[in-house]
Amino acid sequence: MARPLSEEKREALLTAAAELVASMGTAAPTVKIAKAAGVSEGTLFTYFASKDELLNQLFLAVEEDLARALADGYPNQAGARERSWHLWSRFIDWGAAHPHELRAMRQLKASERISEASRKQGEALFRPIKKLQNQDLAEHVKGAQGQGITYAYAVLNALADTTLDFIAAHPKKHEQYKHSGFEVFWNGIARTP
Amino acid sequence: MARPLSEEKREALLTAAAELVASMGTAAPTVKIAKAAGVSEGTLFTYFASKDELLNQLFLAVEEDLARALADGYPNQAGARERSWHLWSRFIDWGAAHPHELRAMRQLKASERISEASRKQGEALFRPIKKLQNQDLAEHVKGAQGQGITYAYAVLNALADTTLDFIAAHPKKHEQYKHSGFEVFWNGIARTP
Amino acid sequence: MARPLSEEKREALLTAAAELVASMGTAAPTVKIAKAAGVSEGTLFTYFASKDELLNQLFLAVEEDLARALADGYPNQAGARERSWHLWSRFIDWGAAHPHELRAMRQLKASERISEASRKQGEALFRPIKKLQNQDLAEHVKGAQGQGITYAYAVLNALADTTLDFIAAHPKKHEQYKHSGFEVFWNGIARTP
Amino acid sequence: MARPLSEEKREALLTAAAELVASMGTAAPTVKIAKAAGVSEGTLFTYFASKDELLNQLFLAVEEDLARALADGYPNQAGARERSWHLWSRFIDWGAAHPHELRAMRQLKASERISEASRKQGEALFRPIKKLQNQDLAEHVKGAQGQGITYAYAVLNALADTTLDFIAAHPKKHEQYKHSGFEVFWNGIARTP
DNA sequence: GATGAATGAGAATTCATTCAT
DNA sequence: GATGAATGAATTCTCATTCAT
Repeated sequence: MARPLSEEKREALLTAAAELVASMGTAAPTVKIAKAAGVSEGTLFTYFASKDELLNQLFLAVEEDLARALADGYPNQAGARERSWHLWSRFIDWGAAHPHELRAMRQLKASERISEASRKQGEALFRPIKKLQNQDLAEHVKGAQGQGITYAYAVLNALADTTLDFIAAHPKKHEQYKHSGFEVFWNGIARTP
Repeated sequence: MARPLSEEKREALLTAAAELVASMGTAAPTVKIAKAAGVSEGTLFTYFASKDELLNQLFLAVEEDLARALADGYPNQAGARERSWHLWSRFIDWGAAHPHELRAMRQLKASERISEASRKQGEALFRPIKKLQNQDLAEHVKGAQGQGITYAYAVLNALADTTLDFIAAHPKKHEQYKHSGFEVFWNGIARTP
Repeated sequence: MARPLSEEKREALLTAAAELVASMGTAAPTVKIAKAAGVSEGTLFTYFASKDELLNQLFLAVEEDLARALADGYPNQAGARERSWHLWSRFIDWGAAHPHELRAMRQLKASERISEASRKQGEALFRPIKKLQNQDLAEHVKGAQGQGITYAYAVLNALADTTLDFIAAHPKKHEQYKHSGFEVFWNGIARTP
Repeated sequence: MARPLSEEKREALLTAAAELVASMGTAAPTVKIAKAAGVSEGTLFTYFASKDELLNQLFLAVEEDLARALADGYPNQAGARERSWHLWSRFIDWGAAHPHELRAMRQLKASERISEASRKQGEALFRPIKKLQNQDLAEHVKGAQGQGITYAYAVLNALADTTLDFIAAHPKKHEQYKHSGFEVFWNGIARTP
């Protein structure tokens, strides 16, 4: 058997892609990505059949990583607030620790190059988490029936993004912003203001 | 000057650019933009020296339009909540009425092609509005000192974006989402939950 | 109105393509074709949307030229032999005068890149000529019923190709080979040998 | 030499190459050929130093096979017509039985990738056959002196190709076309029509 | 010897920008 | 000023060939 496909190289390519897509968007050229990963352009195409496949795999890899980070250590026994705090806290910490992945994910979500199938797969990754939160927020959130929970979840995402932007600008205030952000979320969506 | 540049064509180009950037991102080709505006490819470059200039001008034009929409009819005499509601309401209505501009703006904000200078100019457009809100929120918002107000402002933006996504998906619930979104904002940033 | 598309350049491109396809087959690179035509590679694509379109148009242009050469001066009043001689003679003279077009046509016919539609169009160009020959050969050719005529026509083509190869190798014997070839054809397909 | 090169693999590669060159021309990629032969890409290059060598060897192998088919069972004692019929008949049967080889051979002949040396070698393979036919046709063919015989031989080839195309289209008429074709040849080249 | 991953030189095509008309 | 043809650099992807395993 010849040289096996190296998981290391695959990851290097995904990491390089995250970095470049974060800054240049999906227009980041494959040569640059390959060079940044320390391989030749041709090699990129032995790991990913096309640029679109690379982008879609990157999208899924990042979403998977985030989903894992959120789920990890989830305090099942705790109360709703504490559990929501867990999700929020993990999201913020993950985003601060993976700025390229975060920004790449945003770019990819907004891009036409991510297929419907990938989006569906991505959503599926977060379904368990959403389910947990569903229970958490059932009594806390306004209009928990109908779109309420989904909206609350979108709000959490939007607030996390905003909060992460502030943390990126002032890394020293990481904890402070993390707490403020959560307060906004928790109070904002509360049934009784 | 034999024939002056036609303001009409300039606007047609910006409108076409908004539409195409909204759907294709900054990769939208200049030919398509020109054709969509009903002019020839070359003409685009007599109105804008380069594609980057077009994008930057589009960015500023849209921000200006939004800033004007927010400021228009601002109820100076009213109380803090009512004035905040005004801003929120205008933002939501503007976004729902100008979906292309809204999405183009998001794409442009996330793109490397908008220069630092343009971003600064864009911010300047919103400075008066921020100042007004500054007063409004001074007593309402948590941590009004320090970054508090700026953060609140960013939160408003993020929530508005999220709310607009939901309105885009369910246009009939426009008013309902508009109100829910504001509640989240107002309660979220309140000093005392 | 800007510079109009130049028929001259279009023809230069087709001529260059004929030359290069003759020697390299359809693998002839577009850069080479463009350079040989004295234009830049980009220009090739303003005249032909794709390489395939260029090849198909070349195919049709050559077939059209040949069809015209065959039809031109056809002696309607003459007898079958004389009329057949006319077609043969024209074919040989055309092929000897347009060696690149001849060889390009052969390459293209054998290539997958010529669409079914182009082949149909090509055949249509020769339909009038075939019809004339149909009458000519009706009494002369063996098995004039059934596939007979079509086969005779294919034989004429094959013999012409062979004859042209010999003429290419010995241009001075042009007339001699032309006459021998026709004899082979005429005697070969004769009803009574 | 630990393991000798396997003749089996070499043949599998040539067979696969014939098939793919028949359908795709010389642009057929080496990976596809290797896979079709059931070996890995690298292996192809231990059997053939380069793609060009593979193509040239394929050309020679096919010509050799055809030459052998023509020579086999040649009726030395028979008359000129019968002996010519033998060659013709063998050619047609071989071509109908080996369509890939036939079409690959045509593609290769028209390609620049077959070296002058290979073409010479190919011709040499047919020299004995040509010599036999030389005698056969000496009195039958027109202009047997000079290029006459060579031309007659080329005519035989051209007619065989044409006939094989018709047989490919109507396999049931194999015998019928085979006979018609020979008539054309024999009568066509006859000294006295 | 066999395998198939790695390489990088092309290949076709797109596109911002220039410039003849 | 308006037009759109002309340009060539940049882009994605393919493929013959090499070489580590």
